[in-house]
Amino acid sequence: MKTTQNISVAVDAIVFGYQKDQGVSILLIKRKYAPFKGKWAIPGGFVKEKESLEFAVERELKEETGVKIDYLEQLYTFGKPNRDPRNRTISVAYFGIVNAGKFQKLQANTDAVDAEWFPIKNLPILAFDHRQILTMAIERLRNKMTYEPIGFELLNQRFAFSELEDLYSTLLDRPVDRRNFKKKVIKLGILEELDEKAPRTGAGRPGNLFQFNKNAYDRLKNDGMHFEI
Amino acid sequence: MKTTQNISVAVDAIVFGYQKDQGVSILLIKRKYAPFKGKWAIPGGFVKEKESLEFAVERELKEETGVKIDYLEQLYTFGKPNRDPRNRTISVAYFGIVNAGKFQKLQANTDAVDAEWFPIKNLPILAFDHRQILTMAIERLRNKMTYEPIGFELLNQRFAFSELEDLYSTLLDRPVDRRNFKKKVIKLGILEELDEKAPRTGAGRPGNLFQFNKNAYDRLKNDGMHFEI
DNA sequence: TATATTTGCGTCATTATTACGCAAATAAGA
DNA sequence: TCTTATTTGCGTAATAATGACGCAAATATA
Repeated sequence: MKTTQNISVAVDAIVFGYQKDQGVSILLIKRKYAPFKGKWAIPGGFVKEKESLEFAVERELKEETGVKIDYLEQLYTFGKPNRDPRNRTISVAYFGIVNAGKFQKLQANTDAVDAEWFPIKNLPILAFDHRQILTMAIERLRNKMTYEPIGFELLNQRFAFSELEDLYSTLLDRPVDRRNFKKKVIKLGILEELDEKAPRTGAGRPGNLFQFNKNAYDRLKNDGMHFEI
Repeated sequence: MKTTQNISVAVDAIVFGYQKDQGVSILLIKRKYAPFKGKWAIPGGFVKEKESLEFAVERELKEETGVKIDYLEQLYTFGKPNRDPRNRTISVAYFGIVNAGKFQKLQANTDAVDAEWFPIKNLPILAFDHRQILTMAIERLRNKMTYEPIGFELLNQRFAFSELEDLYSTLLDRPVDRRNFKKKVIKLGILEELDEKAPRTGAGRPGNLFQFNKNAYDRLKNDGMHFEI
């Protein structure tokens, strides 16, 4: 018993990236058309009738920014009656990550005059209710990285331990004791220590590269292991 | 730039209730119309153009079951292209709780021939992809009650400590040491012990009633306290 | 009055957490 | 070359949290 609706369905994607110098950044596009023409916005667009929500997200990201995502999960659905001045639109927001190796070159197309990475410490004014969406996404990232190993998605596949430490301390915004942090993470048993030194950046004793071992994590998780940082 | 869509937007509500003898139950309705006529389903329906998603949930619950909810939060949005055989429908699922005192009398109206509470240990076959939604909701309840005080929403405002213990041990499906559990919960500092004995049920030493102190919880949480059970 | 049941309060061993100390390996400057 | 600043690696010790369990007190029921 369908009543005649006139509600549009969109998807939006908050995509996180990380680099040691910039910190955590978010991918935004500059809107080409009204409303909010010229304002920065989260990439996204309307869902086509035959495609899944996830497919729509990846398609829009490709079209608007050329970026291919490494991790994707649903964030929240925003549906207030007046969030889009044109007509009623509900937007299913997704949460994505690209790893540091693919902090890719951006290419703008269809809906965007421009696409750019913005450090979360220095965000522009955003179109629609996108600021609210973004705030929720950052909150999700902060929380989730403490109880699931998604922090690794932000780094290169192989990383120096100090990068992991830096990621956690800056994002959680609290000092982390280097020695205790390492003991804790190593004891989880989900990292592999490689036989290769990390590329040097200035002074200091050289350290090995590490990589996340997803198989080990899945196995341990299955045995009731509890990831927490 | 809206492309012409033909997608319907619905909301569904997984509503949990609890009673010591039944365990945790979920509110379902028997469908009155095709598709899945006569099958059990999660209450819900199409969103009206001018109402918020939350309003739609409460309206549908009222219409279909007469139940008024004590706790409500968004669960997940289900949007696979063929989840509704009629036409493309995306459904924003919500997660609700009614407390034990209001394990209310049910009244069926509009869309439902009948509405009933089903213990989660004994669920019927469900319409659409509702089984999947329900599974996710139960998972959410299980997880969330370990790191946020939503378990109390399932009990009466004033409860015996053994009820809380029973709720956690049955829902988490693991034995809970009564003495350690109590020590842990009391130490959180979010319960008020009343000067009144709990109503007797059979033998055993009588114990006081307790109630959740939301103000204390908010205060402590603000000071960085970490709820975990 | 005896027995089963439930609550209340405790102890003790084990494990996790936190705060540090300090030496080794490097780059850069004197 | 020698010194200094920087970063890594490996540790110890005090404190806090967890988990396993003992046992008495207060009740209903047989």
